[in-house]
Amino acid sequence: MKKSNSKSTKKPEIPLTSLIKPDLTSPKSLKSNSIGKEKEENKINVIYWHRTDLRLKDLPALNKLLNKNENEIKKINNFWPIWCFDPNYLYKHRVGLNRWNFLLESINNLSLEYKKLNKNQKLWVLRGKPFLIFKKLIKDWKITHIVWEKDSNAYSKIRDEKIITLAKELGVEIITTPGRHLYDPDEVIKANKGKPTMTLHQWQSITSKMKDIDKPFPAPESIPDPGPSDLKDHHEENWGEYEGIDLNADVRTGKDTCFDSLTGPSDDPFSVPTMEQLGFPPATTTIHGGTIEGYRRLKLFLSDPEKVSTFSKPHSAPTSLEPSTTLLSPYIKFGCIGIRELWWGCKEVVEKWRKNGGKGETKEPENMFGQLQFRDMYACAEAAIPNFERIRGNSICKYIDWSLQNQYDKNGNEILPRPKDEKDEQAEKRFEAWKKGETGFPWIDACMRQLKYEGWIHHLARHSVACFLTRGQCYISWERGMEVFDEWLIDWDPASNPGNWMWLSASAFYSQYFRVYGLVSWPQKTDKTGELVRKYCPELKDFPDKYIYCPHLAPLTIQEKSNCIIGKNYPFPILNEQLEKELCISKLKDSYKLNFNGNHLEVLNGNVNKKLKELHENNGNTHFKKSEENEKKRKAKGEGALDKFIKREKK
DNA sequence: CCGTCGTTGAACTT
DNA sequence: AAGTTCAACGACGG
Repeated sequence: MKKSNSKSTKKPEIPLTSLIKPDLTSPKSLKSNSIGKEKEENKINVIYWHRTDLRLKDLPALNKLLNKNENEIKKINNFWPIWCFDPNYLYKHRVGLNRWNFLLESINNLSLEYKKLNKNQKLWVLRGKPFLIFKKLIKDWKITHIVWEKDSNAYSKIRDEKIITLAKELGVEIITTPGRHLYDPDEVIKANKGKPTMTLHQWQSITSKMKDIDKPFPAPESIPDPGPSDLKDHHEENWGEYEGIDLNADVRTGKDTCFDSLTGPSDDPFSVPTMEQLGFPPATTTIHGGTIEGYRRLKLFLSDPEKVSTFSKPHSAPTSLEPSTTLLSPYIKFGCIGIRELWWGCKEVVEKWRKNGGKGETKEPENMFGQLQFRDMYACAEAAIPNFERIRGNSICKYIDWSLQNQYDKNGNEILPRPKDEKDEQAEKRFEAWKKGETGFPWIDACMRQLKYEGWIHHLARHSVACFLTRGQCYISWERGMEVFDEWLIDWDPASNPGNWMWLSASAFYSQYFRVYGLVSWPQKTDKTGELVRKYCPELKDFPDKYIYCPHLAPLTIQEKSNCIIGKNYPFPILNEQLEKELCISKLKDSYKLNFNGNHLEVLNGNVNKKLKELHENNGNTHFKKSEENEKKRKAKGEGALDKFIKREKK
């Protein structure tokens, strides 16, 4: 900190025109309205708050600041790019080791990128609640402008609104620009009369009337110096009151223990913490963060015109050891790469491919563009719908009487952490087995173990495990699965994750609940040898291909030969796939018939389960009997999964 | 009200 | 390998 202070006194005053190449697509600059006090007004102290954009290229918010400055103010006096570890956020989301690691690598990398442009610069890392931090920084660093990329996520909106109010009170200007998505979700919702976009087609028809997606914004060529950056640590300090709240009380009293200081270690203030400093063991993932790595992967993808042009998500293999997709999602999630660079990069490549007579070009929705549009569609749904990440109070989420749903007190407040459901011991057991990767279904177990180990699984593998947990077999609330993905996925996204869980559980977006992924037949479509299972469930690695997805059907002699006894070295399946599937479908049918969404009065009252139980009893008993009869018939005929596989093999 | 369509199923037929 | 049927929902456009 001392170093940068002494250097900042000899600050070269960089004209802003040299900071960035002119960009014709960017908004016109505002006119000056402060001619009288020009000299004073012309000097501005700026914080750029990085949240969803850990890169230096294609930053619309930075571009807006610099363009605006060109005419209005001329010079940035001091400039601090910051990152803020927000304990509220970290408590809300149980961020797992691999995502932590990816984040730390990404902010580290961004800090180095700043240093490359200005050796006095870095990413200034702070630890604490953003509102409190800004209250302090605005005063101590004499901040006049705060810049950030707009975030329409529910939590971010509340957090940012508080800071916008504070800034208004203190006369600080906030410059915020959308940039995280192809289109600003709030604008799309406005164009859709306040309603969420519930189908891709709907999203497309609305955005087709809006102006085209921005071209990528250029990177700055240089970065101004920071100012004197001394900040007293906040342990014992009283930060005063705001709205009657003692601002620093949580830290002083030790209630807020997420980070023990505002600026980090005293010998290296504002530094990026290491996993070790945070008390974490090393991450297990082989996927590494950073804008350099992100652009390397983007370039690699774009260098293969055939792959880009014929990309088809539904036909990519979830079973392969090497990812069959781009693996760009974590870099998009953390903003290590710009979404406009990916979009226009692909457009350019596909156009060239088409001109050169390339064959087999794919179209939306399964192609690359469709995938990015789906991401936007979920963001637009999330931004428009309160309680998007839960069932209760969610207006688009079909109510289904899942086991292990969120629990609420009499006032409708969620009880956290969720108490174990003693009455539903079977569901708790199924959930634990699913999470641990010990269901006895190798395909599910391999996916769940890969998810925990790598922080990433193929999109279709996510479908498979999500379908199994919810509408397929286990009949467990998607809220539970969503939480596990929140903890383990590196590329976790606040809109896509709940959105996809609702999709896969047929709670919203998708309704064909009778289409259930087979636990044996489905992975066999893309890999009969089970290489993913052999890697992540090594106890099964010696089984012949025939039994790799259904080892419990192997005769004991083969189990012995394969050095793995089912029920001893690997679990026997926790449930009967076909029977549970039929039960689930019949129950889903009842819920669809009732047709209550999460915001229905009977759901809020807690009366809905009684109603559904009645339906299950009236219709369900016959369904149940039917299912059991079917099961008996299957057994009599010997139509297990293995028999089907053998039949197919003979062909 | 009806017909069509919907990113990614499974089993069967040709 | 590609097409059909199964059983059947909701959004959307007419």
